[in-house]
Amino acid sequence: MENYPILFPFASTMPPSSSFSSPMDLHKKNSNGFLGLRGEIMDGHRTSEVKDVSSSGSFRVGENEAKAGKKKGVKKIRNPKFAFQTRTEVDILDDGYRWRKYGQKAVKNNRFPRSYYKCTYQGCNVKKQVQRQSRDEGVVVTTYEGVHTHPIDRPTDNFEQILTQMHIYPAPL
DNA sequence: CGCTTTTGACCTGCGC
DNA sequence: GCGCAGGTCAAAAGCG
Repeated sequence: MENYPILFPFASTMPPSSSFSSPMDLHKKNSNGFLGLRGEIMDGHRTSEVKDVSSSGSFRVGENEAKAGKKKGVKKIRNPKFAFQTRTEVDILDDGYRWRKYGQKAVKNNRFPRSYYKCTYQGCNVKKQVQRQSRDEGVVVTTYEGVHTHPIDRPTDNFEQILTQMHIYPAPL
């Protein structure tokens, strides 16, 4: 698999379409804008594109349905998921939340491994994974899964601006 | 001392 | 049914 359903070379002329009923709304409720993302512009983060990825085709914009079922009920559906590319030198984008790395996997077609992070806030099951493009090491793809239901750990400011510049897609997947 | 990172193993889903 | 790829967990180590 080399096709990244979340990546797009260029946003180009993407009709904004007022159908912004995507996970964006969920994030909005956070009054923080997106997921309340925030961060420090290290060396000039440039958001390229954003794409909403609500699981595989059939999904549900519900919440964490995937319980802590370990051996029995297999998680079927995921949480609202969306990803975006960021032009940065660093892999870690400080969005203001506290993440704990819980895994790292090497991905096919990618020289760089993918890192898995989980929000450490109690009760917050938001996950995110960061992956670097082997084609463009300057591009980092961050995928968020779930919605934060708690305030940010740090003050936000400019990251929100970046989010504003991002292009959200209605999730064609 | 507590928390985060690291790394390998294990599990599940999907494709062939 | 088997193999591959992706995703998660867990134990140990390192750092602040």
